[in-house]
Amino acid sequence: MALKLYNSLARKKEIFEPIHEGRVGMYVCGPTVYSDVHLGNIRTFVSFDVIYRYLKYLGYKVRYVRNITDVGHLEGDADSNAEDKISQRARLEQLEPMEIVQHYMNGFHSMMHRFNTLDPNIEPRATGHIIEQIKMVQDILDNGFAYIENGSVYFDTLKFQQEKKVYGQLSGRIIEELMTETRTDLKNQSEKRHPSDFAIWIKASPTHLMRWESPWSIGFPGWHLECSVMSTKYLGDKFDIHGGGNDLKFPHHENEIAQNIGACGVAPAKYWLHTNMLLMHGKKMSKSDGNSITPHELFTGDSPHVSKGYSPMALRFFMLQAHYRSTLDISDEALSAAEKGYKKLMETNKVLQNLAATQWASTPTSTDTEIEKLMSETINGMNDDFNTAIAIGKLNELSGYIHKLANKQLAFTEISESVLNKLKAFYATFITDVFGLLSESEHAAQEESTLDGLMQLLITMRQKARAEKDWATSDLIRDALGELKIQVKDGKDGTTWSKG
RNA sequence: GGUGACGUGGCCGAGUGGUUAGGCUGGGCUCUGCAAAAGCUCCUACAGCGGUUCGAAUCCGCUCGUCACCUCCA
Repeated sequence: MALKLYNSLARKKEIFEPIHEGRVGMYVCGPTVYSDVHLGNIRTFVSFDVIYRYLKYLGYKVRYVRNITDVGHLEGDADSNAEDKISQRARLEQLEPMEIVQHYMNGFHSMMHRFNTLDPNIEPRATGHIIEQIKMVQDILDNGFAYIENGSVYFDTLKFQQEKKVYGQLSGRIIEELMTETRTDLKNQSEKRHPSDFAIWIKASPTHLMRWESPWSIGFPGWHLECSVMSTKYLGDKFDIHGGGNDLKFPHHENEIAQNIGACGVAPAKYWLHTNMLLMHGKKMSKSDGNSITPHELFTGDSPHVSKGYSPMALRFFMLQAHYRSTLDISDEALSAAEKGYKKLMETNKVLQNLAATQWASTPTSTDTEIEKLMSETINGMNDDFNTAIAIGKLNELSGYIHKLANKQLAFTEISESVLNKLKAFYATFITDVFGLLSESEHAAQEESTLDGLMQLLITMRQKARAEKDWATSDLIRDALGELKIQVKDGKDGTTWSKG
């Protein structure tokens, strides 16, 4: 069964056929680093991480590009009075904009690593591509799809639509309706010829911190421009997959397509993938309206929304239990269920890897057939638009066989050695390489407390032995711990211990 | 107001015409010194109304409800 994916552009599932055989170019819109990454972003990047991992699993050579937006993302409406999010933050905190960027970018990276997402192959930053962005603005102007107004440059959506007929194709917007937009809160856009036009170069106000020289003004690039420039710079004018959150479909991605076509006549991506939103209490989790919980609060449990802390891996598993195009509602109950499911899956894998026998079925059995079937159904699930929920369900069905073998409820003579070995490799690969789930070592804090408890127990037992002058037992404990590089220290105020 | 999506059992969440999704929770059984784990098993479904069909959670229509986008957001 071939890989199918849901292409937002076509609004249906399509068979995936890369532009260049064996290779995939994938671009995903990354975060704007003006504040701490929140859980909704994480869901999107975890989703694309699994997509990236699965494409690699299928044998594709993938170039994964995910940008860092460090300029151009405006607070409020895109007229000349609007302020760049990062610039604004820098002013408020009295820091260099690049200090803001560095700080939140570092935080983003460390959070991504806690969720065990793979780094993209290229992580370009908008401020590193100002020259290319200016060139694209010029190309769009040269092609007649933009106009200059008071030092700012605007994309002419009406002209673009008249000539290319594709504006609104991705998002389903109808340009005539955008033209007659009557909402009163959108009326302060006097420099634009049409309400649907958007800025591609913005003249900086005197107080604006981030500014570059250009043929039109000292200013900064529009937000949509960076993705058009950086995706095609690293992946070519036409590449395979462009991804991002659902909420970027319009205007961001629609405008991106317009810019690329406006500049070089080619739509950038063959397949557009959009992840759905993470909800809390049935509503979109969103920083701006306070309906959100930070990853840190989830880890520690320090939030009225949860009864306890959840590990990054439990959260990752929670996200994988739903399909990436479905909304996912976060709740304490659901997280708790996911945590248990995650632990069980990891434990099952451990049990599986430890299975060993001396006698096997000599000919293929019905168990072999069932197991082979479940493995291929796992793959089919993933091939059906990366349906991780199905894949997890199938792995769980396989777990029945694994535990029965472990408990001797199913004899090893009912299974072929080759099938079990295949299952071992398959299970481990899926959990680790495709789903990106780490084992318990991720729960470092929990292990710490377990170790602590064990040590207290040993010390108590040793003290009992010492009280009874049972020096053999006492020394056995101390020496054995020494072998494990744990030092036992008998002081005046009792016994302490240390590692290493 | 425009556009789109969704409504599945106690909870989460797959599933687009006929077959058990799966996880968590609850009941029963097996195993077990006790407990845990594990296995087996049971219970509660497809928002409502109508239509198409031999047959619908799945297709069509209507009603009700929820959400998203249209403005920064993954």
